[in-house]
Amino acid sequence: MARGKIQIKRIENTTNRQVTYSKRRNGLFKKANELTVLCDARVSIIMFSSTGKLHEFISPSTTTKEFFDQYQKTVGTDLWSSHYENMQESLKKLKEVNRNLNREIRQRMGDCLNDLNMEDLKLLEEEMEQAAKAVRESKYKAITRQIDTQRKKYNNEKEVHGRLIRDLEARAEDPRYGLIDNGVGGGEYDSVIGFSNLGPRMFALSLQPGHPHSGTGTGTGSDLTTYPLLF
Amino acid sequence: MARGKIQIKRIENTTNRQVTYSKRRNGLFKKANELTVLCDARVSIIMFSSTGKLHEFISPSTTTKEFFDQYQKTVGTDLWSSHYENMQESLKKLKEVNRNLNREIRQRMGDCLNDLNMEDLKLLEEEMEQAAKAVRESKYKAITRQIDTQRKKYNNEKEVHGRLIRDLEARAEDPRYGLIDNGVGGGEYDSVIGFSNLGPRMFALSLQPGHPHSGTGTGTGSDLTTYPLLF
DNA sequence: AACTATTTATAAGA
DNA sequence: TTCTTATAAATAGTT
Repeated sequence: MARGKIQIKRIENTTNRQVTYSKRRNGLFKKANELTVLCDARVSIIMFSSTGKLHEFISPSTTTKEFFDQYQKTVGTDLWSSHYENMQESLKKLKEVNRNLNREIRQRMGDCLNDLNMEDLKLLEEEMEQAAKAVRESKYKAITRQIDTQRKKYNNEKEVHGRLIRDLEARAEDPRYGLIDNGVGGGEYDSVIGFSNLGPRMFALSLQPGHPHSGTGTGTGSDLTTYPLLF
Repeated sequence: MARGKIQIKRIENTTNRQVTYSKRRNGLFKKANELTVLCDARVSIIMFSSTGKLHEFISPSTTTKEFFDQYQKTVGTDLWSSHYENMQESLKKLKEVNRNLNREIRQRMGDCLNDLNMEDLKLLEEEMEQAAKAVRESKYKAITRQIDTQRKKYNNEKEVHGRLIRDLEARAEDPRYGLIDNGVGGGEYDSVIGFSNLGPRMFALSLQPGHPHSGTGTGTGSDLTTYPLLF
């Protein structure tokens, strides 16, 4: 509009485009302000540049929130007040559902039974007997599993034990090795049975220095021969 | 801006003000559109005239809702997006709570017990036994109440019965009355006992015409003497 | 950021 | 309202 007419189409030169954006933005805001004053109107302008930058004009004597609210009220419940209302509806329903669930749980825990009539109580009793049976069965299954696991652990330890004994016997016939007494007598190995709480254990033999052992060591360079539990 | 400079202050002449509003609004929207095209920007203008009329400009390729959303995102959670987010948060939490409640109920109904370890199962079993006891007790209480109510009903009927018999006997000695046989023999009144399902009953005597009875009638003008059940 | 030749917007009148 | 038009304002291109 000066020094030459321009066509209204995207300005390709980026710098130019940004300069024009800035200038015209100011022009627009100025016009908006004049309109506000001259005509006693309220104007809200929100703009995003091509780079995503936000610029805003709002008539004095208003806030953007008021503008939004009034806009929605005027347009109707179109945009997102419906979202809002839907959410509120969902919230209300969920709360109700929750309340009912809570009540049911309390009843299944033996509270708040006064609201129920005899029919309800009879049904509840039957259901709970059924359920209690299921719980008991599950518990028995769990116990069985646990016992099974313990048995496996025990068998493993026994296996390790057996290897330990063989090792000890082999060494007892070899004069190069000195036996370290771990406080476990030779005849008592079998005493580690039953369902005592058996954590992973290591049995260790100290080797005489200068005679590296070629067994199933962990290879950490320690002087211990370890027998990890196998599952 | 033509035919004379004007001062930027409220136009007092109403017509003039409205004309200017209309003209300048068009100018503003035109400028906004040019800005949109030239600078690849997005612009939203919302205006309310002094009379409350709404006018809106929005760049093509956008909706006002998107504008609002983006505006709120850019500005931060200031306006009432915070409401929205709070609601969303509440909703999420409620749903989670709901899920847990549902799971608990299912467990108390004997389903989904695989997630529980033996400790949980043991606790659950104990709780359920406790609860089942409470349910049973409540049921017994309900039964007792019901029996009590029946007994009261029975006593009432008996009372009514008694009055009926006395009435009958009185009338038997009065030659003005004729007795209507209801099919209930005189010696069988006591047979209405036990827990049979006794609804409210009426015992009726037909009066001879022209001799209104002064007893405890319902006063509806009918020819029946009624004995309502008393509680 | 300032300048300015031009275009554009528009106030007032018809 | 719309058109006209004299004039104020806005601004594209340049410095």
